[in-house]
Amino acid sequence: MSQPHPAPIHPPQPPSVSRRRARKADSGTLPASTAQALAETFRVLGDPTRIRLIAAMAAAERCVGDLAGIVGMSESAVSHQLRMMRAARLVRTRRAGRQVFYTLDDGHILALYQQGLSHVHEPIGESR
Amino acid sequence: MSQPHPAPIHPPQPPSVSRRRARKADSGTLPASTAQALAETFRVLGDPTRIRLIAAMAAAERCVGDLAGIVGMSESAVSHQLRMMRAARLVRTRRAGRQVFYTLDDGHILALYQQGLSHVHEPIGESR
DNA sequence: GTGACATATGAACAACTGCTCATAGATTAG
DNA sequence: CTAATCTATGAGCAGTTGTTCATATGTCAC
Repeated sequence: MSQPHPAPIHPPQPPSVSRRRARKADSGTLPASTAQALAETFRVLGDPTRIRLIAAMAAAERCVGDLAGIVGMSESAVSHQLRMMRAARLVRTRRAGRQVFYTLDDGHILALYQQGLSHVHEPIGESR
Repeated sequence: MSQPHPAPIHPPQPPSVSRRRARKADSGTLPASTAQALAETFRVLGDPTRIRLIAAMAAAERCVGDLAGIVGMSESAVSHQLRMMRAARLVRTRRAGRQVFYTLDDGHILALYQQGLSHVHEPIGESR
C-alpha cells in the first residue's frame, strides 16, 4: 500500500524509496510458474482463428481439412495453430486412417470458452 | 468433412477442389464479431504480467503503486497494462484522492481466472 | 499560486505472432 | 513398389506486443 487506504488522509510522505509489498507471502500473488502457465493458456485462446477452431470443436470432433474449411484458411495455417493448441493442452488428437481428428482436451477448455462467451455477451453496464 | 467420417472407408477421392463446409449455418461457427471479441478478452488475459495483476486484484482492490510493487515493475508499465485491461472491460477504476483503485470488472473475470487455474493445476493425464 | 505525489500517455524499439509457401512425412489403394 | 491424399513442419516476413524513457495530467498540502 503506497498510502493508508482505509482512512482517506493524504499526508505528503517521505520519498518512499523501498516500495513495500501489500503483505508478505500474501494472497494476491501467484507462483511465477503458475502465472506463466495460466497466461500461456489464455494466450493461445487469444486469437480469433483459434477461437473459431475451438468453437468448431466444441460442436464436434473435427479433422484438419474440415477445420480449414470451417474457418476458411489453408490446411497449413490450421495445422500450425492446432500444433500450438495441442502443445498448450487445449486439444487432443486421434488418428483414423489418413485423417487426424481434433477435440477439446477436457471439460475445462469448454468451460473457459463458455465462460468467456458469457462475459462477451454481457451488457456493457455489467452485473456489478 | 473431407471424407466420410463415420465409416472408416478410404477410397481415393476426386481432387476435392471445393472444400465443403461441415454444414451450412451450423453449430461450430461463431459470428466473426463474437470470435473477435472473445479472442480479445483472452488475449488480454494471455500475458504473465497481466495475470499477476488479475491475481492481485482477485484478492483485493489495489492502487497502481501497490500493483507495481506486487508485480515488481514500473508504475508506467503497470499503468499501460491496466489501460489495456480496462479497455477490454476486465477491470474497473475508482478514484480516491490522488490514487486510482482497480478491481476486477465483474464475476465473469474472476470465474475465468479460477477456471483457468483449475485447468493449469490439472494432472497431465487430464480428467478425460 | 508552488511543490510533491500518483497516475497516464506517447514514442521508440527489440521480441514475438500468424500467415504463406515449399517441402516432408504418414497412410492407404492399386 | 508408385500415386494419391491428408497432415505436419521449417523458413521467411509483415504486423503486433510489452517494455522503457520522457513527459503530461490530476490531486492535494501549503
